[in-house]
Amino acid sequence: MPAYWLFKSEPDAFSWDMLVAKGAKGEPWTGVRNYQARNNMRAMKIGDLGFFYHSNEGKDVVGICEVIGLAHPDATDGTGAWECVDVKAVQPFPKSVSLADVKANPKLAKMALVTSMRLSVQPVTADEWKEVCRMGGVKAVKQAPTKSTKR
DNA sequence: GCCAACGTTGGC
DNA sequence: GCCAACGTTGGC
Repeated sequence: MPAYWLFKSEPDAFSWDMLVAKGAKGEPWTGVRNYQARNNMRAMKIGDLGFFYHSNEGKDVVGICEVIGLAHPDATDGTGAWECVDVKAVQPFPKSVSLADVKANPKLAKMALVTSMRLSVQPVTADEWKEVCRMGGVKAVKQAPTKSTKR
């Protein structure tokens, strides 16, 4: 079973549409300069799924992406101390789920999006994942087949 | 644009 | 190793 995450980005810097435009080859999730966020990325495995959240503008979960490359040095960081994973877009939310929607749902009161607002890469529990998917009208995630987990 | 929250830095 | 100062993030 894949783990679940949430990736935050300002649409001005890197939007969902930009990730979609990258297609199957995806894009390195660069620019993270926070230890907790880096540790989360280090814990990711190929095939893990993540929400794509637009901060600042929109403030909503707009799509689902998939980890396609394990943590590796961030090319945008000269020191070599920071890392990034590679992600690709999987599918958009039929209906985006806003921060207000998340806050209004008691089931999501413990979500990192609410409790650790400023963390840019966050873990999401299976229950939270299901609930946000339900709110966004996501039926089933058509995940790319992964050799390791499939029988 | 403002400001609260929070992470990081640096003096001691 | 503590803690005040500072910078950044991100909601409003």
